[in-house]
Amino acid sequence: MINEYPRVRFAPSPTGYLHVGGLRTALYNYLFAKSNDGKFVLRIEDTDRNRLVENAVENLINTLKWAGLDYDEGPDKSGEYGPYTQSERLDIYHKYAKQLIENGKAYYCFCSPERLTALREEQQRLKLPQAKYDKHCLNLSKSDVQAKLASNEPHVVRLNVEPGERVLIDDLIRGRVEFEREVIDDQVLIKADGYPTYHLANVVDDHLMKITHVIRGEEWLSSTPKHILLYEYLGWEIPKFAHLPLLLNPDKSKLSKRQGDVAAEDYRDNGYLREALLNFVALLGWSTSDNKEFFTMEELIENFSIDRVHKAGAVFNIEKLNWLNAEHLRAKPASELLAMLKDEMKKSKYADKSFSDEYLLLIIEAMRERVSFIKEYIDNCPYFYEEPHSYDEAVIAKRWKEDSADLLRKFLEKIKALENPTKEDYENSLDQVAQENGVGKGRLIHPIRLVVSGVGIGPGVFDLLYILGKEKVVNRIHKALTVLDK
RNA sequence: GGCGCAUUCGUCUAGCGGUUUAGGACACCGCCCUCUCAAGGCGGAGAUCACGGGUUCGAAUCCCGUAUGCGCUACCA
Repeated sequence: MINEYPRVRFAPSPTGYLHVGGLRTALYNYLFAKSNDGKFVLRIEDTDRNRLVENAVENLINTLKWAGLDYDEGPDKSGEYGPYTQSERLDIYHKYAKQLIENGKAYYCFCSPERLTALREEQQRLKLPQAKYDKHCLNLSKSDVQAKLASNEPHVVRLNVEPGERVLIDDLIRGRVEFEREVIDDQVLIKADGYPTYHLANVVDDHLMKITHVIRGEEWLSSTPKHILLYEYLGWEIPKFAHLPLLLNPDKSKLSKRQGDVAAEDYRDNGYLREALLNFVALLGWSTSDNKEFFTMEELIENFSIDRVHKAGAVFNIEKLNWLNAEHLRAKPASELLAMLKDEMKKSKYADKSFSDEYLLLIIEAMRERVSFIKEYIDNCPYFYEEPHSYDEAVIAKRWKEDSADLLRKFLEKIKALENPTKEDYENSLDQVAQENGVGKGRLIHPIRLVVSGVGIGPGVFDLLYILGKEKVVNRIHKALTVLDK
């Protein structure tokens, strides 16, 4: 190991949003760092200027912050190994490219894109085992190269893969993976526009930034031999690798936009809690031996271990996410829920109305076990915020009997006499009416719920009445009697 | 096509040669609780451990092959 303490990095390219797969990669890196007293670095891989997206970096950073994946070093933080944005490190990559060229481990290539395409097509037509660059420019004489360079001919720098032993990867998750050197292409290291490719930049930066463990998606496994060669050619120590399984669509293809939300921001905007998303995504490819599934961030840090990461891809199953969201939501203290509800309120159709904290807190306690998302504290119980506009027909059919109106009137009389009725007062009143009329309590309970809420579901009816308060209850019963008592 | 990785209930997974009639979770179904809906409790259905060969007294677990899926195969990351 290069350092006593591990250093890991999350190195996304700024494509505009944070993919949930990226979120999980970031999380695993973060957990690995935190659980090993290591450092977590954020590095922006923006070497493809054709895919630059406005505000992508800012958005990425915001989302990471929202998720709570705080990094020790990064573009907007100080650190010994900066800058942490690759487009600001161009001279560094050129320095090492030059070194590689001098040592014969890389070479200038002046082939046109047309020639490369033709070459590839030719290879395909001949059904050659594998398509590779033909090292055409490696055979250029020194003076030829100098002349072309001097006349500013467009060129790239390629890795010079020489025959040799198999390249071995000892992956922390997959164990040993071997590649024949013959299958490794002379990868472009520096593009014609002077920017490095991922392969060069990633190796140079990981080394210079003293990264000890490269934890990344499985899509990188196939190009890891190129990276290992680069480390060898540069004479650098090779970091440990851990290639994470992919996140999949329900049809097992790689998680993509077409089949649902892939941006972490989408989940945030749809009301998912960071705790739930992180917990869920952590479980996609990792588990503990005791099958524990509900984790706080602290517990994740405490329990995480890279060697308990799976090898196979995992389908992103939204139903389990929903369940975890409900679990995390219920685990929150009322004060926090209150703040969230007030926030949500501002975005709802009740934005203009104002409710006291006391009132909202009562709703929170009553609805706690009945919601999975914060917005459901509004959507699932509109009757706390406004009078019912209608009465559920199915509930009327089932619960509204011939004597309902009459019983309601009697209940109304009883509670009108009450002063600041408590939950128990309502219950006593109802008991009395039921007894006096020789009917079961249900005969009162269901119609009452119906007329004060408009629906047949919700908190206990006495909670409902108490929360709404006598005035609203009386008014709503009155109103309902004019509508339903025909 | 080549190279690589993977393969346990619908899904996420436990399992690391015998304690397994393969365990848990989500979803689903039923029962209990109960004024409704939830939550909670209990139970059910759901996996010939992809398939075929080995190795072994014994394999979901080790080895080999096949199949399937996925990834890479760019001057994208």
